[in-house]
Formats: sequence, C-alpha cells, structure tokens
Amino acid sequence: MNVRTLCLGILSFTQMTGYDIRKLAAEGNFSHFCEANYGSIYPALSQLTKDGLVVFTDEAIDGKPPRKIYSITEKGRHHLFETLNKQPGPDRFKSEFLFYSLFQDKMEPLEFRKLLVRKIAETRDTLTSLQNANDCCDHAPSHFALGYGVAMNKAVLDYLKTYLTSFDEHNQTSETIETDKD
Amino acid sequence: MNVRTLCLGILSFTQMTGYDIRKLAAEGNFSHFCEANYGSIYPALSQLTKDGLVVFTDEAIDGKPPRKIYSITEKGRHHLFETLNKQPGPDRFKSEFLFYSLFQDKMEPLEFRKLLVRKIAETRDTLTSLQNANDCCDHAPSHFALGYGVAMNKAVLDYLKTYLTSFDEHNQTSETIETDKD
DNA sequence: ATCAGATATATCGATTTGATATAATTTGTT
DNA sequence: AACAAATTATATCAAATCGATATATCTGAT
Repeated sequence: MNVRTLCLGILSFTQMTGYDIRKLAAEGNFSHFCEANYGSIYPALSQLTKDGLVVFTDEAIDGKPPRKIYSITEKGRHHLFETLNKQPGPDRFKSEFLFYSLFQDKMEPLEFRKLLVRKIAETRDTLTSLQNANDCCDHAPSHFALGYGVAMNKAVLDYLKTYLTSFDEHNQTSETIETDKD
Repeated sequence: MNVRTLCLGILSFTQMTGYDIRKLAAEGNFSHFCEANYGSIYPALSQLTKDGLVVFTDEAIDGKPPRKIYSITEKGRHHLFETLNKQPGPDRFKSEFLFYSLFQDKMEPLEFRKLLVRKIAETRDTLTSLQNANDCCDHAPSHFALGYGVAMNKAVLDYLKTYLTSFDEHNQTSETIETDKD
C-alpha cells in the first residue's frame, strides 16, 4: 500500500493538513502499523489533488501562514474503496534490535543486557500508550487495530522479561557480579 | 540499519553469494525481522567491496556461470562491531491488513470476514514455519530471534481467533446466514 | 520580552523497492 | 533421452520512500 492510499484513507475519516497526516501516521493512533514522512506525504497529496481524489482549502486568512486543509472527494472515496477491494499485502516487521541480538554471544554480557533492558522499557512504554489510546478512542474499528498492537506488545514484553531472567541466571549479571562461576 | 550493515552481519556468520543473502533476508530464518531485495543487496556488496569490508572469489571454473562468493574481511568485522556498539533504531511494523481493518464497518461483513480468515491462516503458517525453524536451528542467538517471532505470532493468532468468534456472534456470518437478526 | 517548542509547507539527495532482463543449471516429467 | 519448468545467480532501472533540512509563524512559559 502506497502513501497515496494511506493519505486517502486517513482523509476519509476527517479533513486535515499534511502535517496532521504525518503526525497520525508517525506518532498517533495509526503509528503502530504504518509510517510516512513529509517527503512522501506532500508529493502524495499533490498527486491526489491533481487526480481530483482530494481537494484543499487554502486557508490564508489575515496574513496567517498558509494552511492547506485537505478533504477527500466523492471520486476519492470511490477510488479508496476500489483499492480496499483488492487483498492486502503481507505485514512487514523490521527489527534492528533482533538483528543486533544475533551477535549477543560476541558482545559483553552487560552490553547485551543493556539492550534488553532498554528494549523492555520501550516495549512497556509502547504498550502503555496503546492501552491508553484504546481506552480513550471511540472509533470502533480502531479498537481492533489498537488491540492487535496491545496483544503483540504484551507478548513481546513477556518474552523479553522471561529472557532477561534466564539471561541473568546464566550470566550472574543482574546487578552485582557474583563469584562462583566458571 | 542499512542494507550494507545487513550484508556485513550475515557474511560475518559464513561466506555466501548475493543471491543467498537475499534468500536468507527475504525467505529464510532472518526474514521475520528484516528484508532486502536484489536491487539494494548487489549495490551494497559493490560498495562494501570498494571499501574493503568484504572480498569475493570469482568462481568461474570450467565455463560455469560466474558466482561471486563474498567473505567478510578483518576490516569488515571491525566495522560491523563498531556499528553494533551504537544503539539500535526502533522496530518497525507495517500492516496493510490493519489499515484495511479500519474500514471494516464500511465493508460487507462477509468481505471483512474473508480478510480475517485469510489473515488467521497466514499467521498460522508463519507461526508453524518459525517453530520448525526454531526446532532445527542450532545457532543459539537465532533461537532468541526466532522465539521472539513465535511469541509475537502466537499472540496475534490468539487475538485474531478470539475476534473472529465474537465477530461471528455479532454478525451471524459463521458459515450459513441465520434468520433472527434485525 | 524573549526563547523554546509546536505548527505547517516544502524540497532534495540517498536509499530502497519492485519489477524485469539474462542465462546457465538442476529437477521433474513423459 | 528429450523436453519443460523451476532454481540458481548476477545485474539494472524507474518509481517510491526515507531522513534530513530549510523556512516561517504561532504559542506558551519564564
């Protein structure tokens, strides 16, 4: 799915600026399953405008800075639902952390432990913010997507915590280094 | 993490061709947390060669087709571990399926149900192949990464199956359409 | 009053994707 | 044995996307 379709989908919920779209996709309630940068969003909006799938009102009132509020058109809505009739592509997961973990036996135990601990904290934060979003959000379909994220992160958090425990048992690295090993 | 580092990391385990690297990254034991195409791998290998981080033996024996077997150099190994000393970037998850799910109330119930069922089957397949890989694999650090994938997919599978059940309860769409609704 | 941070649009080089071309080898089928 | 199909293997290219940066205004805090 390309950024054009992403923009179109987001605009089908409510009108907004390119800035808002990026925020939603990179930091907001959609950010756990999609992503897009200014560098792809603004060109996508230009293209969509050219194709008549969205329109914008150039709000340049009272010398205020220009602010393009984009709305989806009927044609755009139609185009979107045609796209949604095709079957979705596969999910993609990329983890630099897991790549790093492949070299854990080449690192100092305490070095890898740091990575683990940081990852646990990150996952906990992500989980909390997804749960909060899920509690606040009143858009039913979003609940499903947020719940998916919650389930995934919960499982990851459990896995990491269990691994940290066994890691410490095998390495005596929990906090103070012990004596009776090797 | 760029494709150059990915190639370098893979080559630190064993020498192989660009073709093999792509296979590992797109279909093999690494594919659940990374990805790369020929279009980025071959240029990356060229660059790495130019920088002296890898070398290749051009195996053109007996008129056989050329086959470049790449190996990491000492310089490359050093470079890799310098990179691994920096902290890893965040995980990225992209799901076209979850994006589609945001419009489930705009679809025919049976249409969305199809998506759900297909996703469940896919997840089950992924889970099985990750579990198999984990059983066969003898490289300890890979176990951690594979186990992570197993945990994630197991949680997702549970979530989807539970959702399907409740979806059917609310829609009477399980197989035959019932009568006493609305 | 000023200064940091948020809002907002936009562009650009570098990177990556996804598709395709080419060709030899291996495997499977009849 | 002959043939077709799949796999192995390198390589390139346009299009899409990333990531960083430039610019300018507005808002809230001290």
